[in-house]
Amino acid sequence: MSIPPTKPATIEDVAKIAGVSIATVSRAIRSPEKVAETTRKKVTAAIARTGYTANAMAQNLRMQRSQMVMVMTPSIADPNFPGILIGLEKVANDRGYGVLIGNTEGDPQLEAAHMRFLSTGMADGLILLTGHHPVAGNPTPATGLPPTVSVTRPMEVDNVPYVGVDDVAASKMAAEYLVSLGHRQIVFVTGPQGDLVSELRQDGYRQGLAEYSEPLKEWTMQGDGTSEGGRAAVERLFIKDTLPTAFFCFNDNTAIGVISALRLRGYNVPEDFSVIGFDDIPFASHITPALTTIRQPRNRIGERAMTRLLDQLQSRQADTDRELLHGDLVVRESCGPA
Amino acid sequence: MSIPPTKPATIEDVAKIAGVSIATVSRAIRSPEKVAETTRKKVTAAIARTGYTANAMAQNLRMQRSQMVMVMTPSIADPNFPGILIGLEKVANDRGYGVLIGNTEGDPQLEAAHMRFLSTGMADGLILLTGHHPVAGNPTPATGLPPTVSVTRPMEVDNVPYVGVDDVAASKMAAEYLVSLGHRQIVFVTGPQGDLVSELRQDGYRQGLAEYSEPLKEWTMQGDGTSEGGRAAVERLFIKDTLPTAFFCFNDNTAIGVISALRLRGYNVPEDFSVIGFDDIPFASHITPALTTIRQPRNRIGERAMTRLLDQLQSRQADTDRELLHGDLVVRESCGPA
DNA sequence: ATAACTTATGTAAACCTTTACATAGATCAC
DNA sequence: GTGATCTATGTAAAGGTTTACATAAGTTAT
Repeated sequence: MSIPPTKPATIEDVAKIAGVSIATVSRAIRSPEKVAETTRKKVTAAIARTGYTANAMAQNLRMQRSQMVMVMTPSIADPNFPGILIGLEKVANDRGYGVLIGNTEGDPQLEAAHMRFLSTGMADGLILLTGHHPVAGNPTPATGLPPTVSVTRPMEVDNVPYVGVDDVAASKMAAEYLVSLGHRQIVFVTGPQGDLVSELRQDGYRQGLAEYSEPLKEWTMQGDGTSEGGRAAVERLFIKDTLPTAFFCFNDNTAIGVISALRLRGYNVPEDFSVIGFDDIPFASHITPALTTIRQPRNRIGERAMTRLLDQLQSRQADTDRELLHGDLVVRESCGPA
Repeated sequence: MSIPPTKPATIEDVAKIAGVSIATVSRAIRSPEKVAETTRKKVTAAIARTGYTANAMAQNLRMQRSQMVMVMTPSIADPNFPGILIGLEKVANDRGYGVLIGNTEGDPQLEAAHMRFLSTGMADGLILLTGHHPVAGNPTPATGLPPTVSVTRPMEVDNVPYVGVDDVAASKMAAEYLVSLGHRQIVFVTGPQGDLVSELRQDGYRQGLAEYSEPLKEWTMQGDGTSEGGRAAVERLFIKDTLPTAFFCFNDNTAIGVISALRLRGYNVPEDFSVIGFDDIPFASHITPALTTIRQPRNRIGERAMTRLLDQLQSRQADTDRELLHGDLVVRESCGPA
């Protein structure tokens, strides 16, 4: 099955075979109701015979669009990413759009490079997982930003539409769950310093504690979103003489680190300490003990984000809502009575 | 910072401001040595002033290319995928190409949809992680396949260039490692029935055993590449009265299932049984006991695959080599003396 | 039978580049 | 000083579509 050296058929080839003008061919494809039954059939036959597929570049040039969306993420390797991408990709494909990946690793240079790519018109819209606008004082003020939807982390300032889990409500639920198990000394292990999502989850934690009949002491340890950070937080904690009975971790990675540090010190989870995470990353159920956590509806988030982006693109009208999706408490084995 | 409603500048705007023809502007950008110093400066100034960026669609249409590569994968969620994608993306971006994601979930319909997308000319090349040619009797014989590189799983028949880990050699190394620890009863837990990669790894396992001074018995249990499959294999095994002392698992997921089933039965790993995996997925080091496994050089694989694809694209000449990368044995805690 | 619509098709412009070819001026050899 | 060569630029075609506008034929109303 070698590649035939013949150029792919163009609309002109089809027109010639069908004995009509190229305009008619185009119409037969795009708005069949405008062309007579018999002509339409001739065109269809000619298309079948030539194996014609419209050249996307020509279409896009003419129609001033690209049918492509760029997804800019700080980390492809983030365990939340694949689930979101699946949702994004699904609705994009359903609606005839392609998904372009732009990995930044937090590097402003790479961000800039992707923005330059964008400004060539190779993508009509942008899905941002970085939590901030990329251009920030960059050399393409001329073009401005294309329609954008922020995902996973709300933008700091702008009124960019947002889709993500309801971090506050879900965290509150997690905290209340720990309280309901009888825990009164609950540490919140944060994410990276200054991380907005970490602050939202901490807010939820705070609210969960505050609503107990007699308000509980807030107690925070600094983490960094990695299991290493969780481990380190536990080590620092053990220098003190009072200990909590439960850990509420910014994310599952942190929780994994916390659990591993506790077990290393000879403690059992959940017998000695309860640990709850956030995200429900794919491995949360595989660790020992299986992690109790909050599930982010990753696919849904991706689907909703892409839907709203494409709606914007197609209706050509802006949208600035923040859409918060419900996170579920997934009870496994890492939490027990105080 | 609202989006300015002005159309982006075209080459014509630049030409007008610089007082030259559009051809000269184009040359000033693409082959500066062909245009006089002074004119070049005028053009550069005009470009800066207008914020001009060439329209990619027009360029691509004219130059009959798209500067885009499609990556077709059966599963974005596969833990090996992100590492490979990072490598792919990196070299693609370095060389001015975009990376387009095509998720198939093994669905031929989706494969076909992506191939249709491809045949519109929206991508110049294809990176295949599916292990088989997608078109197989599909309705676009006209265009043929674009230049392709297969990754992770070699193609069954065709002479498609391939980049992946050397499954046989790496598996042999793993088997030899178990033998060197004194194990003589080693079960190989396979991947899905008929999976080519599983067969390669089994070959390596076989070779590793065969080269021991007195050849060891081959012993295989059917798995399916998931931890569930690993778990089930262990359960079936325990019905027999002879037991192995070590498990060589097709992949890390399987190994995780095996370990979890063993622990559930009250055994300790590595004291009672040794378990080795394959892939070194990100969580391999986080489970208890930390998994001894073979590391796939995922980033390198991605980088090499994309490099070779783009080389093909740019040199316009075919390439059919199979490139096998070295996998490393990563010793952690899940294997011990027999 | 004519005017006024309606329907089906064709013609040509537009989308924005790149590049082969033509041209004009400068430089060089003799 | 003439012809040849080289350099810098411009002109226009080409790449493959979509679509506004023009036109011709057919239909309906009168």
